[in-house]
Amino acid sequence: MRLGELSEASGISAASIKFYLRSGLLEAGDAIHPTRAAYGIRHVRRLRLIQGLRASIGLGLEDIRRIIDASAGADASAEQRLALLATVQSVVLGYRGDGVRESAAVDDLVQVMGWADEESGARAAVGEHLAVMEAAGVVTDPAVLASYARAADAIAEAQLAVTDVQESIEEFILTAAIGMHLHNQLILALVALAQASHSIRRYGAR
Amino acid sequence: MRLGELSEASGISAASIKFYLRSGLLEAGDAIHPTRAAYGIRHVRRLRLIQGLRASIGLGLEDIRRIIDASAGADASAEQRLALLATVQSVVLGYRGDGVRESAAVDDLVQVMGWADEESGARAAVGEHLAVMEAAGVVTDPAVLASYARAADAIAEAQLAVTDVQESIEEFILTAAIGMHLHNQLILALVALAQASHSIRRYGAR
DNA sequence: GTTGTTAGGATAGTTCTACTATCTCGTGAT
DNA sequence: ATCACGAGATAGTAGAACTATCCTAACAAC
Repeated sequence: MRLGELSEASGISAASIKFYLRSGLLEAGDAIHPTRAAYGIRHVRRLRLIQGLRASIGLGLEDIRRIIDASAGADASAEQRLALLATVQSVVLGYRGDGVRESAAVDDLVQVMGWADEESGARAAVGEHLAVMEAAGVVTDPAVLASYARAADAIAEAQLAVTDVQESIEEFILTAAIGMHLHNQLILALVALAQASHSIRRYGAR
Repeated sequence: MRLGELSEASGISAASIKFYLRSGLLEAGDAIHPTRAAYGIRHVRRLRLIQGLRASIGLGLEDIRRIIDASAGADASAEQRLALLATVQSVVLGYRGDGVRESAAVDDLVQVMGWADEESGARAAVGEHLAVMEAAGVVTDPAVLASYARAADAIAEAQLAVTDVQESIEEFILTAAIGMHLHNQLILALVALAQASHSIRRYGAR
């Protein structure tokens, strides 16, 4: 496959493909000779991944690069894919893993939910987030937190189910990232709906 | 207060304030004479709102303008503020209110949750979102959906509690928008944590 | 009353992101 | 022989959100 054909196969303009090549998001094709290179199915898959992460989730190229870099050494094993999933999550959620903060609220939550009691980036993120919310004066009573946790548990389970499906690593990432994003958006829509209902309950018709 | 003082009071550069004035995000001060204008506390509040929506939530100026426009005619009454809250929500969640789709799943959900059975933008959004997820091949079984709904209900309740606090309309918007955003981020962080736990449970230490 | 620093208003320039277009050169196919 | 096409490099574009510059008027100090 030459660049023009790759462009047709992926639906991405040749100019953009060149741009991705320059940016290092797409590896160069096998150079047949100085002015000709051959591209394969992995290039098409990579382009679909880039395009999907951009169009469906709105990730920037820097974030996409982070995910691609993490996927570089991963094989099809469950452990590797889960590690990759963690990376995807941290990118989609925008964590940059700065400070680790202890939190009694998080400890309680982990206990109550029966989650594995282990130090992780996610745990630090939750603790940090609660601190930010407290600082911002946003109330989070334990009952609400528990409710969130149950929803989160359900989402996590749904995500892990997807993990078992055997696909190319690119399809795996895309499925996981889009699933994550859609679940998130769904929750937000439900909150809006719940809020509309509560408003009507409280104050009659809007 | 003159422009320079407004800049100092708000911590926003005079050049940016001028930009906001040109953009129509900030109303002009009272013109004392051709080359001098006076600004008041409402200008400071408006700037804080703009800055807060941008810095804390990452909203674009167009979105901020939508919220500000909606707040223009609102008084301090509960009904007005709830309507305003709905606008803030639609902007933060990125709804543009296109097509209304009927959905049996949403009807069931509303029934089960005991939510007010009324047509709303949010209800259409949920239905539409479920359709998108189905189209994308993302699984959403009823149990997961119910779990989300309970979490959403809790969030909605927490948000409404904030509604009762009497503040300036700008502070009200900022509190609501930031609260909304933080609750959302919190859920995402919890999902990450839950997923990490499930991974550990399933595959041992990472 | 003159001079000089500053406010206000308008216009143009900058930075960042993600491309897109152009230009050149070397081939390979006709 | 020629001619279009691929590869590489460089420059241009568009939108968003500022930022800098310029000009004029006027208040403030001397």
